[in-house]
Formats: sequence, structure tokens, C-alpha cells
Amino acid sequence: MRIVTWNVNSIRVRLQRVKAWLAAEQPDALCLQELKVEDGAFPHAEFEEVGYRAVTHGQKTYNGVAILTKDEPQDVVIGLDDGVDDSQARLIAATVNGVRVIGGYFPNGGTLDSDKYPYKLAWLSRLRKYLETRHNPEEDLVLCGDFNVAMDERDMKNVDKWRGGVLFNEEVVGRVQDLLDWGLVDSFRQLHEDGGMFSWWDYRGLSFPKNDGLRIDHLFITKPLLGQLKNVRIDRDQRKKGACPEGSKASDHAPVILDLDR
DNA sequence: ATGGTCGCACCGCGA
Repeated sequence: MRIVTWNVNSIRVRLQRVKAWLAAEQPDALCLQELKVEDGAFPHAEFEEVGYRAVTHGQKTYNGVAILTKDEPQDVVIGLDDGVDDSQARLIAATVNGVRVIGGYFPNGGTLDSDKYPYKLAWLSRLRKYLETRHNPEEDLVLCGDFNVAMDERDMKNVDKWRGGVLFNEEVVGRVQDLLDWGLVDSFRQLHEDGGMFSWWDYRGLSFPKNDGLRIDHLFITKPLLGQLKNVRIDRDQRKKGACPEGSKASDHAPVILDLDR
């Protein structure tokens, strides 16, 4: 079974690339972030052409998440659904072939002194509560997405550039560690002790050619899935411009691919 | 040469 997370930075701009990638890689579940489109304008028919259906939680201009599957997803839950007044579409969950898949576009946080930063901290705490109230660590569960948090100095090239910022500081690492402490394991780290492998490179400043990246896109799994953990890899080629004009532009994130023995 | 980007939507904001 193959489960993937990919921040596509606009599904409309990335449509041809994602379609071609789906046809080639055939994941069982693809979690998408930053759709930047309302649900009514999501290109369902395009994905049906390559054998996928989608459940979406979109909004205009910003954010937006979806799960694409071959088989019908079960028990779809939209958002954190915790009673908090929150207009930002950042979470979607569904059971796919017996695995609970939760895909999130975690808040970036802006800067430490912006009002977006406390929202990020609160959102991370709300997600921990979500796991506590709806799930238990004995389930077969994958929490994946663009976490906008790097967990370790190995997961960035230029530590001095990022340390203390919104993507890598004691506070946000602690909040994501709280998610792990609920009963999750970083599947990528489980199989790759070495660093230097990244999932996001800023569009600015020639970050990708310099490989000035961060590993902020994660697939966390519960312990019952550890025994089925086969492979995790980052498809770095998808950060590169493609050959065909229509699908040439790349997202600033690469897909991260989890393969389970099941 | 010490900068350098995207996407959206409307020219500024978010990343």
C-alpha cells in the first residue's frame, strides 16, 4: 500500500503534473495541500480520467486539502471539527483500505511576532486533542502533510538560517513532539538516519539549485504500522521543471511517498 | 553580479 503527501501549491496550476504523476506512481492515497480552490471548482473529472476520486476541503485563494484514492474512502471527516470558529481549510481525514489517513496543511506561522504564530501553536495543540478524542494509537493510522516544522538539524542544510524561526524552534518542535508522543513515529526518519534529504525548497533565492531545503513534509505512523514499514522516499524530481509545457512548473514542495507491506 | 519566486487576484499578501 502506498500513501503520499504533496503540497502542490495550487491544484489548478499543477493539474497536469499531478495527473501524470498519479498515473505513473499509482498511490492508494494521495494527500494534497494548498489546493487554493473552492470545493465547487475542484477538477474531479480530470482525476477520474486516471482512476482517482477525491474528497476535498477547499477554500478560495488559500489553504485547502484533499485526499485522492482509487477506492472509495470511508468515514470522511472535514477539518478539526472542534467547535472553534476557524475559516481555514487545513485538515481532512478518511479511512482508505483499512488505514486511517489524516492529511494536514499545518499553519506556517508567518513570523514569530505575527498573529499567525500563536495560531500555529494553537492549531498544533488542537490537532493533538483531535487525535486524543477521535483515535487511539493502536489503530492503523497515518498523519501526514505539510507540517511547516522541521524536527531536527539533519533536516536542513543551513541550520543557522532556520534555527529560531517559525519552521524550526524549540516551541514548534515541542508541539509536534507532543503529536509523536501520543503514539506516532516519523516513518522517514525510521528508515533514514542520515540527514540532507529535504521536501521543500523556497522559490526565492535559488534555494533548489543550492539544495537549501528543509524536510517539513512528514508521514507519521502509529506503531502497529511499524512492522509493515517498507520504504519512504522523497520524489525530488517533482521539484524540477518538467518537459511538457503544460505541466512544466513545479511546486516548491516534493511529494513524500510511504510504502507499506499490506 | 552578493540578486535571484510563485500563485492568487487584483497590485498586496501569503509562503
